[in-house]
Amino acid sequence: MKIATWNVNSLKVRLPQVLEWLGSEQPDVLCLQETKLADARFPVAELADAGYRALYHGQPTYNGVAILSRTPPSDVRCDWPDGGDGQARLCAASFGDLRVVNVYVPNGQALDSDKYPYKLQWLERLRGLIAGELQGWPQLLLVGDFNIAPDTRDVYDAADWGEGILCSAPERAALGALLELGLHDSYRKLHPDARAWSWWDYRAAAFRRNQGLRIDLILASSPVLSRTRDVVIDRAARAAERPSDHAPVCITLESGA
DNA sequence: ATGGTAGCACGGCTA
Repeated sequence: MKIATWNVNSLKVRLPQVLEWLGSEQPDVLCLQETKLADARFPVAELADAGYRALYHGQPTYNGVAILSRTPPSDVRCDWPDGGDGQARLCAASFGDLRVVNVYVPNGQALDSDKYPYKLQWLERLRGLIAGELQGWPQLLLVGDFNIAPDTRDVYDAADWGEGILCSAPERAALGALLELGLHDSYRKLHPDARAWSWWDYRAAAFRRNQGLRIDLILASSPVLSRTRDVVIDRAARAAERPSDHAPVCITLESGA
C-alpha cells in the first residue's frame, strides 16, 4: 500500500501534474495541502476519470486539504471536532484499519508575527486530537506539510538558518510532543543520515542551489512503522516545469496487518 | 544584490 503527501500550492494550477503523478506512481492514497480552492471548484470529475475519489476541505485563496483515494474512505473527518476556525488545514479518513490524518500546519511567518503563537496553539490542539484518534486507530499515519524541520539534518545550512521560523525550539518541541504520543518520523527512521529536502523556496534560485528544508513529514505509529518498506521524497517532481515549491513524499507499507 | 518568485476572483497578502 502506498500513501503519499504533497503540498501542491494550488490544485488549479497543478492539476495536470497531479494527474500525471497519480498515473506514474499509482498511490492508493494521496494527501494534498494548499489546494487553494473553494469546495465548489474542486476538480472531482477530472480525478474520478483518473480513478480517484476525493475527500476535500477547502476555502478560496488560502489553505485547503484533500485526500484522494482509489477505494472509498470510512470515518471521514473534514475539520476540528468543534467545527474549526475557518482555516481549512485538517482532514482525516480511514482505509481498512489504517487511519490517515492530513494536515497543513500553519507556517507561522516569523517569530515576531501573531501567526507564530497561532501555529504553536494549533500544534498543541493537534496533539489532543491525535491522542484521541490513536485510542480508536492504533495504526495511524499523520502526514502533511508540518512547516517544521525536525532537526539540523533537515536544513541545508542549519548554522545559517539558525533559530528562524520552521526551526525554532518551540516549534520543534511542539513536533516532539506529537512524536511522544507514539509516532515516528518515518523518513528519518529509515534514512538516519540522509540530507534530503522536501521544500525549496521559489525565491533566490533555492532549488537550483539545492537550498531546501525537509518539512513535509509522514509520522507513523509503531504498528505502521514496523510494516514500512520504504519512504521516498520525489525530488523529480520539484524539477518539473512550473512545479510546486514542495516535493511529494511517499510511504510504502507491507500489505496486510 | 540584505533581495528574490509564485499564487490568488486583481492586488496586498501569504508563503
